[in-house]
Amino acid sequence: MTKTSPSPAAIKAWARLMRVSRQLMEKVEDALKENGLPPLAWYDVLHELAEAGEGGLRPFQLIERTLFAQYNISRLLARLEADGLIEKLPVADDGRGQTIRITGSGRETRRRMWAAYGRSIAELVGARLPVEDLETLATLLGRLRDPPAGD
Amino acid sequence: MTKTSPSPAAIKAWARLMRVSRQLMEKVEDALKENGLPPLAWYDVLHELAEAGEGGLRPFQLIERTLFAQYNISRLLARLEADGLIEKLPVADDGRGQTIRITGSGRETRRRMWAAYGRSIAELVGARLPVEDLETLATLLGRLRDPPAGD
DNA sequence: TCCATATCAATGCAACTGCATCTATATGGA
DNA sequence: TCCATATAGATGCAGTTGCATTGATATGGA
Repeated sequence: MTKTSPSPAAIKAWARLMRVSRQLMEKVEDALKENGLPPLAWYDVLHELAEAGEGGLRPFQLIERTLFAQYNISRLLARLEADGLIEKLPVADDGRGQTIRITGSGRETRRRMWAAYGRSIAELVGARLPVEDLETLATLLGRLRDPPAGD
Repeated sequence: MTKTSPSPAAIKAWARLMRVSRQLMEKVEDALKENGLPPLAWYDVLHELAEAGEGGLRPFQLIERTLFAQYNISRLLARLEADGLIEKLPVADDGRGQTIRITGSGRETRRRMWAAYGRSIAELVGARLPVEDLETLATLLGRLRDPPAGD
């Protein structure tokens, strides 16, 4: 028999989690907008692609690494390509697929985004909790992940 | 001089916060959909209105209590009204305004939503951390709120 | 080889969001 | 009283998301 009614502590943690994450996300989006930069979603993709290096990534790999839906990635990549931040290359051994590679312009945009994004994280998170508490927070959040294992 | 570059601990906490909150939110939305229920946003409003009781709330009060933008509340209320879950009443002493009151049908929908929503919270949050950790989590998240005071 | 099924990615359509603006009423001061 | 300004809420429009489906290639078995 599974428990179906949440404890007050669970409800409170949930409510805080929802509220704080939305609030902080909004602040970051605002900071990016103020600096004339693209939305946060672009950063996530550019970040993954930058880490992947010259080999690039397949769209389905981006879906695995980020939390975007397939159609979302498809259109996001179309926008990034239109802006010259990525390029789509055909894949030799799979005619259905493509490899996505970040361009120089893409790296530059990512860098400028990080200037605003990183500053926001420092102010909104880093400056509000000591390192020890930040680590505790990360650990506790980690236990809520799905699947509840790995890093 | 303000620090502009976030610590690794801050980055990790931030990343977890974003990822976990999105993941959990999505799971809750899925659970609601599977039960043929409206999206989470509707719950937030119905919840506030149910707590407010017969006196109802003005739209701007809903904006204060939730994190919705003005235009968002305006249209959300239109949908809720179209579904008969709320009613809009004129305000005696302010011709610009209206009072929003939840209907019986609204309370019933809220109740059915809570059955799925509460179960999700119990499974996704309550079952994954002991009460003490849930309280710690809520406290730490509370320090990230804006403004960083009050409850 | 041929076909059924699976996988990769794109897209039509309806709903929703964000932004800016608009209408209507309220309020305070000249 | 009259007007400038402020506040409450709605809305047009463009961009984005979610859902379902489609087009295209791959793969494995008969």
